Amino acid sequence: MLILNPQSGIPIYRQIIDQVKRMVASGQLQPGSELPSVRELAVQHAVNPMTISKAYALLENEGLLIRQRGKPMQVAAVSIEDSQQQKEDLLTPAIDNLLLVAKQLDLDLDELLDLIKKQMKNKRGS
Amino acid sequence: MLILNPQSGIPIYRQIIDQVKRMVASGQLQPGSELPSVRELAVQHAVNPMTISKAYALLENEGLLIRQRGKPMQVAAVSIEDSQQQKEDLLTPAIDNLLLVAKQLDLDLDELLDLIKKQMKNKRGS
Amino acid sequence: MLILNPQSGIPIYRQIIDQVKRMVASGQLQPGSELPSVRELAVQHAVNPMTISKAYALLENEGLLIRQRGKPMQVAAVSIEDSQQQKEDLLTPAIDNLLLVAKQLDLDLDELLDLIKKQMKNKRGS
Amino acid sequence: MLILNPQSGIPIYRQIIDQVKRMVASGQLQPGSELPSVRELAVQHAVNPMTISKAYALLENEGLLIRQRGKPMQVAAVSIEDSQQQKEDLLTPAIDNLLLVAKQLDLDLDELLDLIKKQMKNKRGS
DNA sequence: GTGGTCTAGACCACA
DNA sequence: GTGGTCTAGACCACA
Repeated sequence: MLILNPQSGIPIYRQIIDQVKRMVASGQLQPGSELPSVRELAVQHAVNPMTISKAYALLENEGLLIRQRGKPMQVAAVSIEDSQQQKEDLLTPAIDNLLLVAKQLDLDLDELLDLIKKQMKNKRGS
Repeated sequence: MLILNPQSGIPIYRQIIDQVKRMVASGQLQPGSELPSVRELAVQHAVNPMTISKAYALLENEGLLIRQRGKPMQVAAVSIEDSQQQKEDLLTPAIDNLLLVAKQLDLDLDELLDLIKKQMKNKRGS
Repeated sequence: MLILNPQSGIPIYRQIIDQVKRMVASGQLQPGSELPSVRELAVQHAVNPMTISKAYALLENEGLLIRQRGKPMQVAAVSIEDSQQQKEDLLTPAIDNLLLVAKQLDLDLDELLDLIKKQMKNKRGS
Repeated sequence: MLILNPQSGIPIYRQIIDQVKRMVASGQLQPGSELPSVRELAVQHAVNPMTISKAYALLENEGLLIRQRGKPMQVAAVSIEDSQQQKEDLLTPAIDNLLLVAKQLDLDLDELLDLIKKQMKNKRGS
């Protein structure tokens, strides 16, 4: 469900938060649906439970998740609506980053698009 | 010359390293050309000189930059050649990241391409 | 474990790097074994933690040490093998230096060997 | 006359000072004999004249050299006598360093002596 | 507890 | 002017 990269330099708890937000925005995580337990995720990703717990706590703090004693974390009912605008806002930073990298590599935009398409095909295959 | 984002979670010295590598790979920084001084960059980006210095030291360690006492840092003569392959290798992680984000947002690839193109146009205008 | 001399003119972090390399080459530091913590070494040698940290970072960069968040530094599994050649390579600069000094002092080689042996005995006693 | 290594980490002016001291101690530089001019040495070793000048100034300060307007630097008449003790004192640090390195490489003293002798032969040949 | 990043700032070596 | 080394110390991520 989550894809964590400990080498990326981005704190693991940040990676978790970002990914949960995206899945809620996209409707892959529906309001009311339950999240994996801290322990389960911790084992799955070979990460300290406290790291998962911290991410959950911060998401709860933002109102995206709800914690009820003894129950799994749930996606909040009042969560972010699945609007197109929402998605774009969450996507924009990644595009910006890509365009910056491309610019610094002095890549043509057409060239860039070709490379993106090429990589898309590779992924689809795998 | 460099675009640094202290909020991104990625260490500043890492951002510097990545960007210098890209500019060398693209030929925007030619072998033998001099880099801005540690102090200059530090003032320009409101960052501590040692942070810049650390990035420079690591780039020297990797053989990409050459240091001569009392002189500005130089791009190494034996630096990475400006091959297409090189560029692709440096671009791939950014594309991967974008595709991951798009997937987690459950975005259609065509949709994604449209958003990228849209954002490209905005940038060009600005 | 380490012998640091702040007066020698050689940067402290360099001294640390050199000595760790030697101990790995000689098998005194086995792959997988843990190194003293940054803070421990810093206190022990009355040196700033960042100086130790810098040495560790460079050794990690060279692949000799492995860092895992929250855990002590470890000697890399793929570390330098304990070959005789290795040792000689690490010893050569020190011998070269000694021979240069001896030559500039216009010392006979036999005289030099005598002095070395004399000093060896002193050390053994102490 | 001098052998300078800019990569060694030891300040160049220090290397100059050490070597002049040795040559005076060994009698290779006799009291009253003249030293090469700052400019000459600077060109010869591709080093900034100020670096040479600084070394000379410090040696003058210690009473080892004498500066007279318009004349080359001279070895002081009152300079260090060419005693055996003198030489040993100047040699000791280099031996100490070698023994430390050998110890950290876990080398047998006999092994060490063999390696020193081996390297002596190489040098003699070259 | 572990190491990492960063700042502020002193002082050094060298051109 | 250039970069380098080091200290003192704050705060972060993670086990």
